[in-house]
Amino acid sequence: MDMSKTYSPKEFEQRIYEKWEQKGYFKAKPNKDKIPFTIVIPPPNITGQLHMGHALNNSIQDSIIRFKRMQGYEALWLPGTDHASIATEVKIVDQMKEEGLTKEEVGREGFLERAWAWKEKYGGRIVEQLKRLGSSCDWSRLAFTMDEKCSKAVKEVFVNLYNKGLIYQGKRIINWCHCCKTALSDAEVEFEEENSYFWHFRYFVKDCDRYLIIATTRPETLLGDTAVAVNPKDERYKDLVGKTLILPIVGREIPVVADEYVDMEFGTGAVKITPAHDPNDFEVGLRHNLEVIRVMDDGGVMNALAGKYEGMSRYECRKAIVEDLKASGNLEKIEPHAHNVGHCYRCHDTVEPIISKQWFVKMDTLAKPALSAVRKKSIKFTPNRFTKIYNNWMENIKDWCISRQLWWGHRIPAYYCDECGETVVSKETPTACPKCNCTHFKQDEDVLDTWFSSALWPFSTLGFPDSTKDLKYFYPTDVLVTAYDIIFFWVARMIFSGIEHMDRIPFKDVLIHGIVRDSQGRKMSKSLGNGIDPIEIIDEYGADTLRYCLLNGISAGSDIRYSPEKLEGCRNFINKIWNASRFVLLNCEGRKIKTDISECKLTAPDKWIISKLNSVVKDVTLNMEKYEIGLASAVLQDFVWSDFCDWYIELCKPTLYGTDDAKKDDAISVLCYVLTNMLKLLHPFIPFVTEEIYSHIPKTKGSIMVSDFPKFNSKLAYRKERLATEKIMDVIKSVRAIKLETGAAPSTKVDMYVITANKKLISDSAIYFNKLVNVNQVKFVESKDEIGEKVVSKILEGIEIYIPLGTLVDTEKELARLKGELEKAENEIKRAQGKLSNQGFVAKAPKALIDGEKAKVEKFTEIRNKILASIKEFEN
RNA sequence: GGGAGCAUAGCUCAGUUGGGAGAGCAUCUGCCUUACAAGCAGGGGGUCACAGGUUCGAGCCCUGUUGUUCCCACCA
Repeated sequence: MDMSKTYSPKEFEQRIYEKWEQKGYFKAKPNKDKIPFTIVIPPPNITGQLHMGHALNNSIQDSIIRFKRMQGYEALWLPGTDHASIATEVKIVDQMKEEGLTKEEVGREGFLERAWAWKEKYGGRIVEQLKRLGSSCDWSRLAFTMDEKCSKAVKEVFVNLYNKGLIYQGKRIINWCHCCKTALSDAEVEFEEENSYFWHFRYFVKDCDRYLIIATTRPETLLGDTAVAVNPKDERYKDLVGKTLILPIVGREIPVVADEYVDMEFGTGAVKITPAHDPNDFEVGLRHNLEVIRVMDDGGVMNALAGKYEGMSRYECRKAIVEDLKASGNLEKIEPHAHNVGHCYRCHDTVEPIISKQWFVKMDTLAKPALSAVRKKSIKFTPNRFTKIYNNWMENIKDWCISRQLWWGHRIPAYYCDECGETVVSKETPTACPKCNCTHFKQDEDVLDTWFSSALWPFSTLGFPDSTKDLKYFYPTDVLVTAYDIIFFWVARMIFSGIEHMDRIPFKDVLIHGIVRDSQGRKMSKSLGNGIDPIEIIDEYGADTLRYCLLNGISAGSDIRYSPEKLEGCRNFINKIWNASRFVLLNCEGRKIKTDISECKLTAPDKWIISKLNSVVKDVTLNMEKYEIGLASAVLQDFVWSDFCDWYIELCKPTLYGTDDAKKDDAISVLCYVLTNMLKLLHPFIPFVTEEIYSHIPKTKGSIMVSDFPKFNSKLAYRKERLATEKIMDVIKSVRAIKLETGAAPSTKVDMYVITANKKLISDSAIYFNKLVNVNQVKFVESKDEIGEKVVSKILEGIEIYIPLGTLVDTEKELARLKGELEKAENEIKRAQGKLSNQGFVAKAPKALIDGEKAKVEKFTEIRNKILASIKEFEN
């Protein structure tokens, strides 16, 4: 026994992880004798370091993969990192800013060099951090969304989709981030309510004094107006439809058009139409064949078409326009107005809808099978409510803008002929133009949305487009574990991509978890400064404590709160396991330990704990298979702490501290058996400490992480012994209660008089009463009269306990106590009789339930009568 | 505008085929009992948000109300 006296994870966590890695336990390879179980990691961004969200996400995945590995699956957890195109680029630009450099100054190549250097530096950091957490990933397969494998897959997919007509280039309204100078997909825009103004302007009718009042939240777009729209049913404006207006300041003539899109109730019912700067206006423009005038450049600066405002920022221009309109008398009024404004999800700058030529994925044909896969339950969301969220998104999906005006990412495999400008989409640089035979091409400058490559993750990492052994064996993967915030970005796109390119769903289950909040329920964020660094927690408390803290009691889809108190509670639990194990191991010394407990002579408590353990095996297994990790760990914790530590170990002590060597050998053998199995059950949650303890248990071989997960055995019910042991426990509790209630010290030695028909049960257990609650002697009597002393009593079903406590017995107090007990018993009888006198209940309730109620009446009637007798006696 | 979640002990939360309300923390009482005071033995504390309904029986199912959090849409 060389376990240290206190639980100090620092002493073994790193050593154990290294051993696991060295032994190759994390590695998985196609094995036809085993069933595969695959998880692909949600690749963390190379920009980041481990935060609580990662810690939760990966603790869950690790607990599942370890469980499956022990169950005998060929378990692959495939790790990797994401290049995170825009997020990384933003960071690198910031970094360069500190050096006084811009992207343009370093140039594309110089920039990419920096980006790769960043990847080398920080991509590795997060991997190391995942290892600290205990993640049992197959690191030999570590992937990166921009490595050769993934790049090959990206090109393959792009070309295929293009050839099928599912990728196209077009001039559309997209979301433009002026700060990042790139297009964004709809999913990448976050809306937030902002207090702003509703500016009301007058647009005069040509050659006339009449004017229309329009209301806008973006005055600067006035410069790009090419119409004013009203609702065709709007009586106020009916006569103006078809008339011409003079656009203020600019002086351009624009028509009044009628369009259903206009809401008569909102604003003034007249809408300025700026097709180049608003998605709805763009649609209106198409319907009415309006000119598209874009007045802003890519950096949010007004362009030449903005006339005298050229060179102003959009906000300067806004101010100037309002001033000018005011000066010319065209400003009707300014109203405060709160409205939602889109922001870039990476730099949080205001996003503008703007017309731009971009690449798009056509979504309708891809969405259909992705919807039906979920509808047919080939893919199941846990919890199920996320199905609806997914469906809703997929049903209303618009084409996906995939081109980004960035440098860090997969460059779009489209080439333009130098001569004729023909577009050629191909995996390699084309050799000759199909139209003019020219041999010079320029590749498209843009890169792909970072989510384009992550969408392929479940198969690109396994070898796609090649038909590799890995791909055949491990695909489709089994469960995808992720937080709800990337269902649209990632999960949905993997689903349609997997179906389209692999012709098979990418995973069967999607396990959604929540986010980790602080103790006040707030989101952890940099700006609030309330983030907790998981690595610091691991340093102080160990990875097991952190993992357990994140896993215990969680339920799918729900957020969890992190609090230091909770963490301490978890540390205490692991400490408890540590100490209980030390107890067992200390008592192993010099003993003959039988690994096959069927060779042992089992006591009733032995059978009780074995049967309890067996039930726990069932519960843990069932819950883990349903991904109910929080329930599985809660069941286990209750077993470990209450059943094993508080009861079973205590019940073993009399034997272990006794003199019968054979009994001691058997007792310690059962303890080792239960401990070993318990550790195996705990291993998926707290891998380090279970491995460490396991290595100290005599006769265990190898590593717990590759041992067999315990299996439920229906033969181990031991119903009789289970009930008997619980009876013994009830007696022990009764004696404790008597001492506490009478104020007798727990150490007071007492005699215990018992009236019971089951003398054997009590006499066989005398040693437990003696050692656990200081009962000197158990004396059987037939009637209370035989005792002849003042006693305190507890009446159990079939057992009456009387304890003489001499002067400690306070008549008044005892009487009050007895009356309290009497009331309880009577209430029970009343309740049961009430049910039984209910016609409906007797007629319709299941028989077992009715019998149960009848038994209750009998039991409590007996108890009541005994208590009544005691009361009577005291009153005399 | 549409949708979803949550509302259970002082706090944080469990509680699915509907059959007598649970845990941890906190609190109070008693214990340094030879694994563990990061502990042990006990106690108190809940009209399960509110109002109806279904049922012999509802924390659980249905309807509505209130409060709260979130997601989607983006009415200029």
